[in-house]
Amino acid sequence: MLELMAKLSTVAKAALQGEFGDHPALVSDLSIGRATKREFGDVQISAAMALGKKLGRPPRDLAALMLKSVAADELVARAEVAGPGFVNVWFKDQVIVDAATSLELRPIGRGQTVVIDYSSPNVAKPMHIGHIRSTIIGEALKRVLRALSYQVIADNHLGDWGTQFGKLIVAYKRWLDTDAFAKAPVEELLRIYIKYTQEEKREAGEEIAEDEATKSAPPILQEARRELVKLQAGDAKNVALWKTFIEVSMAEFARIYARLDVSFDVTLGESFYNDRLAATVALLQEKGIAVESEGAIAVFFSKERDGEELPPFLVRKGDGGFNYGTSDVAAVLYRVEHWSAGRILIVVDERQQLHFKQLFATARRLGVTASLEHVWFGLMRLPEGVIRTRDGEGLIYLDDFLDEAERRAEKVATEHNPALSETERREVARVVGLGAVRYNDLSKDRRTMITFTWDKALSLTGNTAPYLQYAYARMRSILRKASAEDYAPGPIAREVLSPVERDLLTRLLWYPDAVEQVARTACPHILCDYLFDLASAMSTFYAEHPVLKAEPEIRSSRLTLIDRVAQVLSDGLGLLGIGVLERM
RNA sequence: GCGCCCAUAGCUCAGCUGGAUAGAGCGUCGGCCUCCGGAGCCGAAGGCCACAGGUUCGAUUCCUGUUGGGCGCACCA
Repeated sequence: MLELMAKLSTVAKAALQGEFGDHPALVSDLSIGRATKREFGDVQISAAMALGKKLGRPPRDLAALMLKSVAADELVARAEVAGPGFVNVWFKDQVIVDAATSLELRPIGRGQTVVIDYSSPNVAKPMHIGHIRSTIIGEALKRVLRALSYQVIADNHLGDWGTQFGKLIVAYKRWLDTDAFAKAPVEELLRIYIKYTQEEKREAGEEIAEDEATKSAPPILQEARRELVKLQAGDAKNVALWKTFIEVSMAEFARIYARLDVSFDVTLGESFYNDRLAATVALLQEKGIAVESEGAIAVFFSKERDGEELPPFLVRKGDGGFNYGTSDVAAVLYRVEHWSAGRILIVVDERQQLHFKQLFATARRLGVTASLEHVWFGLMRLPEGVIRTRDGEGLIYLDDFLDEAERRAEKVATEHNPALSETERREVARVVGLGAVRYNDLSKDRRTMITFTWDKALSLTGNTAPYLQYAYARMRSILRKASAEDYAPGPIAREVLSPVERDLLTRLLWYPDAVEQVARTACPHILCDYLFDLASAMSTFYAEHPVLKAEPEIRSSRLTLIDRVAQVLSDGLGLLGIGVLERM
């Protein structure tokens, strides 16, 4: 459809240029898009209204001018001027049929490298439902961009460095239960981390009670800072502990990623950039971008230079230590230099918008020209409030969540299809449960805040992944039966195309547009919407149109139609990381 | 105090770079299994698109303000 629209746009523009010559108003492309309603054709040109004033002619006159050329084009069956100046266009059936038969994604990303930074969990903390959005959105973007021939580097930017490790080392030395650690290491680390947090809070409370004025850091925090300094100085024992924390966490992450069918090309956590931090700060100072302030080193921004006023961005602390701003600058530079990334997507929740504005402004001053995008998403919260790992409140572990998703899917599968074998049922539970979880996150605009409830997150009816998977399974079922009867699919016969079938074919043609929109906007919900519409049209179709019992010519045509729709559905779901099933 | 984000049906959400009569799902009510899978299909009810201005041929969409909510604002990440 994109190619068809481009041709039409050229024809319509030529018609206007024939009348107005190279008028400045005609430099950019004409506004053309999908018809807002089916009775308005396949596509509509809405350029006349905008051009009316600039060209000094009533929009309907301009539309009439375009209509002449457009209607005469070989692709077009019919066209009309409508409303204030729309040109509604219907393509010839054969044009639609041909386009649907040769449908494929365009390799618009060829030769361009995109780095996607996503998931990025903190080491030594278990993955809970709050971590799932970045992981699932990032993975979908990776697949979509790859499908469009972009060279994609999926980078898991682990939180494996920083002050939390000082605290964790203190907690480890004081409270670790070695048996529990041997059995479930990450859970045990969380337990002692929570204990640490409580202890720090308690000591801070005492401090306030004694003397508000000379309040200083609680002793345990001072101890944690000492341990951190030792770790950063390369103290053998603390480094060994730190490595252990990473090791046990990585094993856990690997298991969950396998379960989620998520994979990365590289896992370069914050610690990877450690030995570049000093040089990065030095570079910033050298170029006069960062300056000393109150003992620390920071970047200052102004409206004139950076487009907007921002608070200062700290790249070195007063005690000489570095913070995550520093490693983020180093990461941007590394990605640009090492991979020649032209675009960097960082999938992190909305709370860090200010941080990334500062980071990107700093990178721009360093001469980075790559497109830097903070792909932010709305916070996931519980009805009771925000999820806080530190206090261990309201934590729902990802494993438990996925288990429950599978349990519910299995229950439904058993009710609806008792004929499934044990292994099939388990596979159905896995694919449907995981699909429901993914689709629930991806189908909303990523910027929408999600308040987690089990029933909403794991719904299996209506606009959900199981609905799409079900439509697919139904189509496969028909195709299997056809094959068993030796009914071969044939060319789509435009002579016998019903309006519903033509509509279905036309919807098929918008698939590449939906995928490219996701790539442009980093908003996967656009693809979800598209696929739901497609499946919905398909469901309507097979409820009303017999396939196997139709006349042979119609039957073979419909078999091909079903096959094409099933293919797009399965491909599209695959881009979202959602699987399909032959039976469910 | 400053800044970012959000406000659309009872609930959860779409609404494509401004376009014609604002759409889905859930829930509610009513139909559809002698017919390819009822996780489905068809239909009904349900809206001052938070409020007030502005921009223009046209605003749910863009701008300003107000109200209500979420979040952030140098030595945590």
